[in-house]
Amino acid sequence: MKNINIPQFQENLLTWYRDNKRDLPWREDQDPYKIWVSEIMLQQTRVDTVIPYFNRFISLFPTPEDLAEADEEDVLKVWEGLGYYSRVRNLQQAVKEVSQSYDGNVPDTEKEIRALKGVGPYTAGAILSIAYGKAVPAVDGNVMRVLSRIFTVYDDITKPQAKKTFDQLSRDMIPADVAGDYNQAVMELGATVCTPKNPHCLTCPVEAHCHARKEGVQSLLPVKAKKKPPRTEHWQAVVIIDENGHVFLNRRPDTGLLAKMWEFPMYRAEENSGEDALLEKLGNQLELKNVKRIEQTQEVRHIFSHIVWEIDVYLVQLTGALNATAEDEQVVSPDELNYYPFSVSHQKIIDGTVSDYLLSSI
DNA sequence: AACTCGGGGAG
DNA sequence: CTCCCAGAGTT
Repeated sequence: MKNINIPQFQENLLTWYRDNKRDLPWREDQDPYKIWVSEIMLQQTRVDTVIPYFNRFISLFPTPEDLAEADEEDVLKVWEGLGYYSRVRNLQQAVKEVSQSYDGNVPDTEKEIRALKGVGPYTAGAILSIAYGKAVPAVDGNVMRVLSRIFTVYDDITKPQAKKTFDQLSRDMIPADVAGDYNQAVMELGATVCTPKNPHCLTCPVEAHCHARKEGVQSLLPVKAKKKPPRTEHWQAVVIIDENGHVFLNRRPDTGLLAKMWEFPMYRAEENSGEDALLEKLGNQLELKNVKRIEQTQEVRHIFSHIVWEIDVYLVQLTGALNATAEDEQVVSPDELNYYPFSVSHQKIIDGTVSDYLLSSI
């Protein structure tokens, strides 16, 4: 580790932060619950994306008790479109724990807060420093990028081992009295000045301390291994509508991708499988009902971080009435779809097939 | 240590 | 297109 003037670095950074920090809704007070919610939402998610979700979430669930008492389905609906849905299911599990074991007060010790579901090393550090002023690191992608440049650390930041390096480095840099502002200042610098590409070194408040800048290698840092490309999966989705104009929904399993989200029935597509193969798979879903019409209405392409879904969407009209036969099934009118949480991929089906072929024809 | 888990905005 | 974001849980 190269040497810098740490007190001077802290002062330059904190002065810049206090003059330039963004006006964000979770900075209006130091409510540990609100800080917590914001940090969960901000995991792998940009500030601009989070802001409207945060405002709506806090207005609906202002306290840990409000969130603890809410229906999981309603909570998922508020999170709809934000992604990584286990974050909010873990958050609700954790606030139940806070309500029961801590009388609704977010704990302020490393051990207790790390024991809460969904609170990892970063989020624990963020809450403890921002809400409680404790001098603990909160190492996220911004912090690793900034510190890798300040100290020209060439460790691959995708490796777990590198996290320990930056955690220790960060620990050595935190001022004891203003840890929350300091941690936020490093992140704010990373988000607005020390950006991944084309960092704005000319306006950087700590340029004088930056070894990467001195050596002209800021664009080479941080070192980060490329991740492997996502695999492609082919699916057939079907919007089944019965003689009452009701459509059939499935709820996904409790674990795995998009857990507990609702969707139109999906079937893995084989090579060149079309309507005939789909009707065969639909057999036990439809039982004795007759298919009056089947028509392909849409092709949806949806990209996850590790999977690409290519979905052929079909509209199937039945003679006879559909009925839900299990808890993970529902038969609803199209306007009732608003009450169920859907992933973005199936929102595309609602916005396409349902609104174009069902709502417009009424 | 490697993999899973969403979605969108910037370049 | 590619990258990557105020990461955590599971295996």
